[in-house]
Amino acid sequence: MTTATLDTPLAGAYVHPVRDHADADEFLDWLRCPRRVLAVDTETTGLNYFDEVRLVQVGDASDAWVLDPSRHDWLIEQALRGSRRLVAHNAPFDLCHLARVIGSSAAEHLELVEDLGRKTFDTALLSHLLDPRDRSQGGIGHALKDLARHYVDSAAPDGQEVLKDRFRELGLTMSTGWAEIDRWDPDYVRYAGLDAIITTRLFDAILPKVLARGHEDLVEFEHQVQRATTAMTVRGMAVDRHYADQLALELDEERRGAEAEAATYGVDNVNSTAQVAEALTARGITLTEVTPSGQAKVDRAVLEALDDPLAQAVLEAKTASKALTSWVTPILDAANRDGRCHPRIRTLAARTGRMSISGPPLQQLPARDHRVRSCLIAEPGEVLISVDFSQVELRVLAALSCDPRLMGAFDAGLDIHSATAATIFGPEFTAAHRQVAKAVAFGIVYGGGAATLARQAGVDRLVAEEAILKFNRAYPKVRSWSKGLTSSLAWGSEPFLKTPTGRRIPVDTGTEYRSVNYIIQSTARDVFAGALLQLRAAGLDHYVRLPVHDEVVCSVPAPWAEEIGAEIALVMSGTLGGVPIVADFEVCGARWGDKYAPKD
DNA sequence: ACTAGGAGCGCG
DNA sequence: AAAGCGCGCTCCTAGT
Repeated sequence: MTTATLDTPLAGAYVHPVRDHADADEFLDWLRCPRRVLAVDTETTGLNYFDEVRLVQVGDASDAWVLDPSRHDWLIEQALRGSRRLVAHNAPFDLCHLARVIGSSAAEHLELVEDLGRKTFDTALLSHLLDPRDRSQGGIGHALKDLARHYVDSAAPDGQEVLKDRFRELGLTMSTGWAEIDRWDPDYVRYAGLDAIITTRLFDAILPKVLARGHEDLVEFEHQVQRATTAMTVRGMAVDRHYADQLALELDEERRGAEAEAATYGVDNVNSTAQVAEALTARGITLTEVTPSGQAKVDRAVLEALDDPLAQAVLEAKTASKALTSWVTPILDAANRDGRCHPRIRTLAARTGRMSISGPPLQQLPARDHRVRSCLIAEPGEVLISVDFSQVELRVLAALSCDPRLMGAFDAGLDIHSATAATIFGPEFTAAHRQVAKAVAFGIVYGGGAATLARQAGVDRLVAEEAILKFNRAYPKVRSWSKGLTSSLAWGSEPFLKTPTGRRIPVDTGTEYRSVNYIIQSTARDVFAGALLQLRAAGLDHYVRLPVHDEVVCSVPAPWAEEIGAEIALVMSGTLGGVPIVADFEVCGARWGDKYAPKD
């Protein structure tokens, strides 16, 4: 007697729960049929690394089999190891969880994500190559449902919606439902299985599109990059929990003190901008800046400029609570199982292809206050080092624009901002001149104007205009190249850029000026991603703990820190379009924050 | 109870 | 002529 197959709202899609021996036999028969790819998906109690796997689904375009990992881990292992090709949507999540279903030690988990990863396609990567924008940016989005509706079937069911209703029926919520719903609830199983079927159909629909666009090399490249970062997730980064606990107490004290101070001025919630604005106004302060929606602006810059005790207290309270709620507490939560953070690393997150890290957001820890970074530590007997590209975006600008003077400066190994200052202001330039030169370069890279430059560099508007003019004269091809770039956008219904690696970046109409930044940022990202693969090829990737846009954070044996740092920097270095790309390393110490700590 | 958008803030 | 770019996350507020 086999368990009944479940019908689905999707035509020709059938879901088979695997509950008894007969089901398992049927599944094994099905598994023996040849198919190009096997789709895999998991249902878990939550989105965190150590959350429990409740169901594992494998399927093709018409059938999905839903398995209980606590009972049929051997079947799951057989299906995964026996398949030539796998496909998953956001594969790192599923592979990490599947590795923990099948493997029993951290070393085995690593080996499993490597072995399975080598034969896995990720539809989220393919989708990003076709259109990198998420829904809020006017794109299709990258959720399985969004993609299925766009590329497969406009009537594709929304499992999340159905399950939300089902949870409610059962007295559960979206936060408790995933962990508490009965494993064999028919709706839960039906939509779990359906996701594997939809993933297969999505893959079948978009791989040909990606290849037709000539992205074959990028497909391979991105999957390799993803494998490199998934290994980083599995290895994780060690946390000093005792130190972090202490820091949490310290920050909480700071927050409470500053909040009490703010309360004496009538502000009982420092996070309410409306309340802060009102209290400041009551003190006779006129707030001049406004937000896009017209409210009074009370951000850090505004408050600092006020030099007012209330503003001071609000700043202190917000800084402390931000550190606590955004970083220290999340780091402690993430590390509560094995003392390590295993963050999610999205290798293609931004429109430009830049990576993002979440859970916790380790790319965004404060650099000025070393205390938060100090929660993260090297392996026993090791030190953390950081190896970063020097001025990589400006080097990319030089390579893309082919400006002879800019290229020449990098080729000669000059300090680029000093070189620019010398050209603009003459050989007698001052430190302030260098600052202006640096700000102009940033303005070019970000597509800013004179007004922003004036504000950022703290100079007069006329001075800013003059500096930009002189920069353009110094590096004439930078200007001609950017003009050509923005005016030559592929026009059609959707204007887009093509980067040197062939990446396609949509540019919103009306914001064409962003093209320069997009292509520079995206190219720099690809240089960085390429460096990660170089490290892997050189057998140095096992040291790497995190990618941070233009820098890798590595844990290396303390006695060899200098040697390994130099080796990693060398492997990351190279050239782009004739411009040297240079990486430098710095030894932080046992704690990441040691690099930022005041020395005495 | 849950969602969406704005504001703010940390990083590169 | 003018336009600073890209993220993740938390808190607040208003709306359903």
